[in-house]
Amino acid sequence: MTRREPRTTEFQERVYATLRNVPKGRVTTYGDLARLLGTSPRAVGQALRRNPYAPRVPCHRVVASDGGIGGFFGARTGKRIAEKIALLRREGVSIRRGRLLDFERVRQGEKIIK
DNA sequence: GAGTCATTCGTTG
DNA sequence: CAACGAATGACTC
Repeated sequence: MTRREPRTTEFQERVYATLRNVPKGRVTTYGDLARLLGTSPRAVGQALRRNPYAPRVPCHRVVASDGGIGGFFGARTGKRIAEKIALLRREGVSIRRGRLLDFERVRQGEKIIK
């Protein structure tokens, strides 16, 4: 209840814009986004974590640089990751044990921007 | 394979 | 204004 305004910062806007450039069935990593945005992967995660555009920003399309599902809300507290995996799987991404099998195959890289 | 350090953004006190 | 936390990444042992 302390939050009333999403306060979308320019930085976040950039992250969402980049993520928005990631087509369905494809994923990207925090590191790549960070590099594209010229910041650190942590900052990207922070921006995604806030995600004022919940379903509009496919945070589930963002995974760790090692091909892991990475974090995701409640990744360490709950097991909501299952939904993320289910979604990615539905897009054509194979996931096994919380890890992307075709990670390199669906990975976008650093040419998405814009 | 596991553990630790480094970097940046956001939020709250 | 200052301090802590966090969806990571990379290096080293």
